Amino acid sequence: MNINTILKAELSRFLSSKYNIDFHNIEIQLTRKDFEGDVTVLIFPLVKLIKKSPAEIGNEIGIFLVNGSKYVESYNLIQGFVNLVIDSKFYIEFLNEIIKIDDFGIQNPTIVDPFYLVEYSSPNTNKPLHLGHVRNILLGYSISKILEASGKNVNKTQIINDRGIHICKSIIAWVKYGKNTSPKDTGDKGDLFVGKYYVLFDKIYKEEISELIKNGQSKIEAEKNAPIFLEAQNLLIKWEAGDKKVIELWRKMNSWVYAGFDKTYSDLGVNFDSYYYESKTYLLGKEIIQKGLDDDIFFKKDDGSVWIDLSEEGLDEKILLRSDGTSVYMTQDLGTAYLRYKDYPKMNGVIYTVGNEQDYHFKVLFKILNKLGFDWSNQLHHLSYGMVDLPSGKMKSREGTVVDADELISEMKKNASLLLNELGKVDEFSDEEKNNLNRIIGLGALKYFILKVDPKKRILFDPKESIDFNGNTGPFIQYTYARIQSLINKEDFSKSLTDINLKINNKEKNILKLLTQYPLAIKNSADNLSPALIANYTYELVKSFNSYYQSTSILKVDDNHIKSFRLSLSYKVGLVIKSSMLLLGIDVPNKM
RNA sequence: GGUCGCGUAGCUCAGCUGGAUAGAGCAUCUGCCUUCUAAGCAGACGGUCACACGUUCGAAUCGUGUCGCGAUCACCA
Repeated sequence: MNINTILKAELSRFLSSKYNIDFHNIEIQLTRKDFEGDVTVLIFPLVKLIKKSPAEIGNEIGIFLVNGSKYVESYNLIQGFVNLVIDSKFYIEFLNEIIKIDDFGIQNPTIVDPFYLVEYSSPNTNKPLHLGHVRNILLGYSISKILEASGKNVNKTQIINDRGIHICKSIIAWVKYGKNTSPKDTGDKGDLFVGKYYVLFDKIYKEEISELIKNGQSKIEAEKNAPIFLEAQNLLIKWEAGDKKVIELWRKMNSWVYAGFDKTYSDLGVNFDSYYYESKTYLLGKEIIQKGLDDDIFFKKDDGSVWIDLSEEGLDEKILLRSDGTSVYMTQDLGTAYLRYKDYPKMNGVIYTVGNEQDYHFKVLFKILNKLGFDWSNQLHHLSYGMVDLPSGKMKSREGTVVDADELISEMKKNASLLLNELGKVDEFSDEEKNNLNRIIGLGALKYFILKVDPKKRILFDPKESIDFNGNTGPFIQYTYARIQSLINKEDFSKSLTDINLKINNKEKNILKLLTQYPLAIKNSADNLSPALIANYTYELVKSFNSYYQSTSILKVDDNHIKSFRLSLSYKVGLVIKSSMLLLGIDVPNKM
């Protein structure tokens, strides 16, 4: 039930009966705060169709609606805008309707609904996750939830980059300097443990290079000839040849890393439904390359490398297979996409959550699949997001300016804990309750901070200034939710229907207006693949409720009808807050 | 240089498919805790929506160009 839809239908009928015009795109929007009214009909588009002045048309519409529509109480005309005052009745009916629906606004997908694969995280297995991954993970997870809430089936997946020279570097450093130790011995998290050896590799590599340069080699020669680098390369060759010992070693180190990742994912409150491993898919693309060659879509250069010419599309020539026949990044991605459609033939789309530095890559990837004639190629979406920058610029692992995900999470919990103690909110909490609340608040602040901004924009993150807990933040929303819960717990609240003739004040009406928009907010968020939309919607709702909370006594009213209405309204706002925060992957506390 | 993205208040960001006098938070200032949780509320201050031209009844929003920032254009992933 949506007032815009109702009014649109009535106005269409008006236009066709009075003017014999078939027009359905009448624009109706919320009235600006400074004017009297709730919704506004725009006249301008009609001026051309009906040859009358905006004022004349406006009055006709206004009079028609006041007389003919059940919910329009009065109207006023300002320039080309007909502002309509909507009767409280409408909003109370609306509340009475949604009070019965626990998951109002959420469309639960069924078997026949569309099916999407959402890929996110997709890390390398040689070092721990950092802030950049955190943005990726939060975005991907949230989008999955939002798509589900808009009636789609979702499979959350990732492609794990578990093979290649990078992991060999960690392995070789461990073999040389850390053999017989494991994360268990050192107490390190597995990914951190392996990451340390990656850093160690780099250190030794650099030392060896400068040593060689001292002995008269050029920099380029030295980079190729450094002993530890040769060892890593050798390891990769053995790996590709399937050397049992190497494979076993590789498995062991990767399993440490996975255990570490799993801990971080669980700390972040995210999960996956399926996994793809590059080690299993990296050879797959070659079949596709052959098909492209057979169909003359690709071409072979004299040295044996395979290319595609996309210059007609305004792109470049792109390599698809090296001259030695080994696969490149693009080869793998072609293979993976193909494999996924083989695994899920009825899929309606894939969403790749990958940073915008790879915009070009995905453009090319989709184009190639299209040229190859896969009809699903137009169902692929690159959910591109901006980098997370530090005040000093880009995060660089070599310069040690990377913000580690685990450190960040524990930092956020610590800050939450400090603040909660300071405010005296947790004096009567048990330790377990305290820890839980620290986690909810700390992570809420972090997640909301990242998700509230448009994915395609860059984020500036200053580690020195911790993320805010006041204003437009996760904790503010969580705080409001906790207040509502305490209201409801104080009274013996039951979901009763409100008397339709009850008069409601403007703040109550505002809140109800916002509630009517909730399903639309979810839809917009899903259509635009942007959690920011739902985040901003939630903030609006919370602000509006807080203002109400502060100015109106919700519990201290003599009239039981009014009290029950106010409680119902608060209760429903609480549910919507909780449900939309869940779409962002943010938990909400019952008390704080 | 080519391509793509971004540019809104001192800072961080909203502004949906063009609509009325441009919206929040932070920061600064003024009020409000003896009454449902002050992480709050009410208010003040703060803008040439990078710039120019165009499209039209109307442009922060659409188009073109310019400037600034970023990304990308590898037999790396």
